[in-house]
Amino acid sequence: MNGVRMDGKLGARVPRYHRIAEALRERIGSGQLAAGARLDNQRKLARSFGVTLMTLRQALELLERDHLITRRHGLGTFVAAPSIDYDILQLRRFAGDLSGKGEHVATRLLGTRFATADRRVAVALRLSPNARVLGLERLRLVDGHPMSLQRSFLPSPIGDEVVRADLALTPLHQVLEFKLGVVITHARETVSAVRLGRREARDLGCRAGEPAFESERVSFNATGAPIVFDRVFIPGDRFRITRELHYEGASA
Amino acid sequence: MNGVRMDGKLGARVPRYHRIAEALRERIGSGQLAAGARLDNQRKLARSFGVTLMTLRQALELLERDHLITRRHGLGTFVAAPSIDYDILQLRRFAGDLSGKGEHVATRLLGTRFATADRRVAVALRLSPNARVLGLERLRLVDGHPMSLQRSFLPSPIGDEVVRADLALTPLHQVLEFKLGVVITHARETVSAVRLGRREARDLGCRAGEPAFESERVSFNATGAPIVFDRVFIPGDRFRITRELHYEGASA
DNA sequence: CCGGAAGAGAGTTCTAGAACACTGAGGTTC
DNA sequence: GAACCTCAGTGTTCTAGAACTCTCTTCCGG
Repeated sequence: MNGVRMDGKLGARVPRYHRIAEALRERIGSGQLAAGARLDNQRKLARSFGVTLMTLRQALELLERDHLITRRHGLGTFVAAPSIDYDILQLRRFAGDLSGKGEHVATRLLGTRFATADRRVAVALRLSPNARVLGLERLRLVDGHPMSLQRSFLPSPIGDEVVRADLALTPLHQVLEFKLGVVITHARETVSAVRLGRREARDLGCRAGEPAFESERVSFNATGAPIVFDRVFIPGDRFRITRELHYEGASA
Repeated sequence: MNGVRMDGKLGARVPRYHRIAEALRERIGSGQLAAGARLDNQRKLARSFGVTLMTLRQALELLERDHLITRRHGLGTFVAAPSIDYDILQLRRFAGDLSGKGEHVATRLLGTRFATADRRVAVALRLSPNARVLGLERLRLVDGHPMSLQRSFLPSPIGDEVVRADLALTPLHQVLEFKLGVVITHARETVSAVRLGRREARDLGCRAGEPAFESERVSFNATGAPIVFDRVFIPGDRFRITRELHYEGASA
């Protein structure tokens, strides 16, 4: 009875929070809200749409899932940078798969230490922000030349065990599997093009600002629990991604 | 608040709904809840976890996002078949690179002109150096914002036909297929990280020197003859490659 | 100059319902 | 028998807060 019947047309039957999301989507699409801009705070938005905070948050949920906005605790809600993810399943050869190409591949362990997770790491590993994680820094060398810089992060319970192993000798996945019984079954990797920072450049032996690939990978075990977060930098002049595409059914 | 680990800042602060999701995840992972089984109804579950319906639903939200459960209005909440998400990903076609993601994709033709092939183009298309090719320059817009700059080169016999079509309206592959009977069946693509040049940057509306992906693609017809050479620039802040990896046999 | 304390602003989690909407089953009517 | 009705069971949307956490800035004391 509480006047939910009052939506003009009965056929519409679209939840409020969908309509609110739609309205915001519009504002973003039209440029009225530019990329990077901060939205009004949630309470204000809720008031302006005449709904509860909870309802408004459901709308934001939808937008976040579509990567249209980013919410940052304590800071605000922002229009996301217009970047687009898409799955490339045909991708065959890639970063880690350098072996089997004849070159001699070596790994140098630069350091291990416990630290608090940064935002991306925490999210990827489903930890609370500032949770303690073990960080590993490794340099991959191909024929003696630095090829990629890899930073790995493990949740501290796992890290506690891992740090006791001799990572200079044993590959990380072997330590996980044989010492901890953790088997990585799948992973999700995201690659973007970035500018090398000073530190990364130094370790890789090139100049800061050089273009590079940055790959972020989350590895999961069979139950879907995230085990490792990897961030790899590869200077653009040292690496290429090659893939074969096949257009079977239709279209090109 | 059973904070086992963590020091100083105490980390155990995990929201109820995360813990509930975790508990359910466990029941599913352990087989206590088999695939296809129906869970208790939401109100009952909420009571059994000692939380509100809203809170319980947040937990289910998490699980649904991971494809661990399916909710069906009027029917109930079910443990999902364990392979669903992979199947869906496998079925996704490569499509027109970006379409099918909800965004509005448009193409603007910047220009067409005949020129002599540069070395890379000539090699890729198996032409003699300095052979004449048709060059097309196109800007891809996603939701009105420039996304990528694409330069395509076609051997001049094909180019002669193509240039007569209205490329501003008809996708290139359609022109090839329906006007020339040429069907692209596969392609080879190489992606590298580069710095944007001045011209590219201008067309894409960003600063020269910005890191970007450069993709070079050769497309072939069924007989293996190279038909098109594409070079695409995509600013690094606008694009990401994402892929799923599956480690069937072993190793990470 | 450094480091901690305090506070403002913003997002997050949770409560205790109430009303609504979808599905399938069983009965009723034609 | 087919079409319709009704109802129980279940998921969905929404309210009106209250309490909590996180981030950043500013200010104060050493």
